[in-house]
Amino acid sequence: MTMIRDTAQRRAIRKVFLDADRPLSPEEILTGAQRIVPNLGMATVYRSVKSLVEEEWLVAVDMPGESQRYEQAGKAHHHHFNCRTCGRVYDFDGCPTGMDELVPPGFVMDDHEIYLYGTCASCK
Amino acid sequence: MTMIRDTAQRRAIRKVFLDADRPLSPEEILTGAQRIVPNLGMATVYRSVKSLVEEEWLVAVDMPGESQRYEQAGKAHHHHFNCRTCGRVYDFDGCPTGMDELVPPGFVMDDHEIYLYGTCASCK
DNA sequence: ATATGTGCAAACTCTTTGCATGGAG
DNA sequence: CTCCATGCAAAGAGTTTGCACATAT
Repeated sequence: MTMIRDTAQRRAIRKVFLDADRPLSPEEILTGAQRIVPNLGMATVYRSVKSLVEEEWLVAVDMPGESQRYEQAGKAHHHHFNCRTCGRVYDFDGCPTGMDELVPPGFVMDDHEIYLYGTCASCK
Repeated sequence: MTMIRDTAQRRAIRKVFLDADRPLSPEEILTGAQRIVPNLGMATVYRSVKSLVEEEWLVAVDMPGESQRYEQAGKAHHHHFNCRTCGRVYDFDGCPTGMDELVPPGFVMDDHEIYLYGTCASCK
């Protein structure tokens, strides 16, 4: 059985997520974790993220037109707000209504994604 | 002024879009256009798509977690349905309601994107 | 002591660009 | 007969993998 070791690099990466509490890009993870473990490399970010996803501590967040982000697993169903000014992505709860009526005839919908765009509170 | 030439390659690429009437990936464009101009290369697809976007004959469609697609410009506001079985993307008209209430306090929304997932009529 | 994790560099994939040739005007 | 467009191959950007060394257990 695979034993997962508790290393300084992984502690740093987990801390970055705990502090941010929003979906982070690989670049944001690297920058944040390097403030704790300076010579951490991008390969370690990708490998640690991969194992944290397998452990179900993180989940991947697909954003339109940008690279994949990751956030802590176990949150209630939610969607994402993208700030055009700072590029950060935030969670928000709730869904709009009336999506069933939008599905083309003969199609079957089993899921949806909502992305809102604009300006976040700290950039306003 | 830049003169745009009417070549067999660009005619083929435009025909692929006219026949499909849905957002196409670079790979789908290449495969479709090669049925008309067999030794067409991917570089030409990217360059032609770029100029068709500049001419405003195409617009880019950003999909979560996959590469950029393109569709004909000038359509009314709409969103996209992604078939999990065949991977094709289709347009649908209309929007859900109640999105304003979802915006976090202090944030300002200026746009939205909706993606529906499921099975299309031809895969059902 | 042993096997997993890390850093570096090379490999890969997708997209873009340089250059010589081809073809539209 | 001019230039723009094309095909090929090389160059970039982002992500993944191989390998030798470091380190958690």
